[in-house]
Amino acid sequence: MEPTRWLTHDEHRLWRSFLDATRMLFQDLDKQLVRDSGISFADYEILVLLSEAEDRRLRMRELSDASTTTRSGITRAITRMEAAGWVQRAECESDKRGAWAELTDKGAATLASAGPGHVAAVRATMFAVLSPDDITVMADAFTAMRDHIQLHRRSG
Amino acid sequence: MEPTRWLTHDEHRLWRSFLDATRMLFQDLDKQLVRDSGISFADYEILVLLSEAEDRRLRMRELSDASTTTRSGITRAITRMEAAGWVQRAECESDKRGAWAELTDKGAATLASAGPGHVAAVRATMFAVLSPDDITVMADAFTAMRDHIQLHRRSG
DNA sequence: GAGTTATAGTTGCGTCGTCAACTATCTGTT
DNA sequence: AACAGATAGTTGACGACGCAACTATAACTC
Repeated sequence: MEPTRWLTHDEHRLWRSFLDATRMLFQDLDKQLVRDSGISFADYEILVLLSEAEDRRLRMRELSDASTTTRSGITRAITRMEAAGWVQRAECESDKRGAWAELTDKGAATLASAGPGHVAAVRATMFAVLSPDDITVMADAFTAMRDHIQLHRRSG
Repeated sequence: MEPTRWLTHDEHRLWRSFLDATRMLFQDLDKQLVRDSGISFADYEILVLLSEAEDRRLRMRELSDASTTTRSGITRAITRMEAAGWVQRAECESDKRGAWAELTDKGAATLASAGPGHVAAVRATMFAVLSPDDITVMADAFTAMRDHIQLHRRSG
């Protein structure tokens, strides 16, 4: 058993500010979307994924992988969003177990109307304080983190 | 109405990787704590705050501010943790409305036993891929973000 | 010092998300 | 072809958290 390596001063400074800033950021983005467009941040992201997909549709499984939530979470989210008229389920011909989630015109319209306000909020809260160099460094860092965590998950 | 400034390539790269990495990171840290020490990430953070406080106690309000959750969330968390024996409520002499949340010896012991595994997980998932320069840049960036968001919240 | 306003903490209600179990279907092995 | 094991999606039970409403106390104003 190695002795514990506690965080250095700078590591601790990063860790605390990262936790605080991230939570506040997500809270504020969610509130902005709900207030201005009646849609949660989580649902907004699902609409984005669908809008970028071929034929504006994805399998439930693909959605859960891409959105970092569980399959059951996606089931419930799509059920909600189907009730709102933003998406619809469609039978999957090639795999009878499966189901497509398709973006509807209404969902696309909702996304289009929510987009500008959301991007403005992202700019106002996050990018307003970042230099171009910061953005490059952090994009590399978080890409590496994502890949690292994903790799680590498979093995252990 | 300004035309919407969508994200540049690098901004988008940062935004996506930040969202994905952050979610996976929090999920993995929570699972590690629950699995190895029977405590959630959220509760762990409350124990940390209490352990660092004078006399190992904080007002409910201070806890909710410091942990970026609502007062009602803190009420419920402290109730749970009181049942687990990690904290106890104490009457506040100087403000009859108020209540202290105090860390118990058992809570301190739980924190001490969970700490090393948690720090190791934080190192393994986050700091493993960051250079010292990355850490400095990102600590400055997130500190600025936190301050910026906090300022922005007050004004409306 | 009486009355208004603000603040501390709790609670009811609703929503969201996870886990574990389940059904239906697909895939690989013999 | 038949069966064992994986995979897709759903559901029930449960826990966590936010909002809004409520009580009690404090702080401010006249």
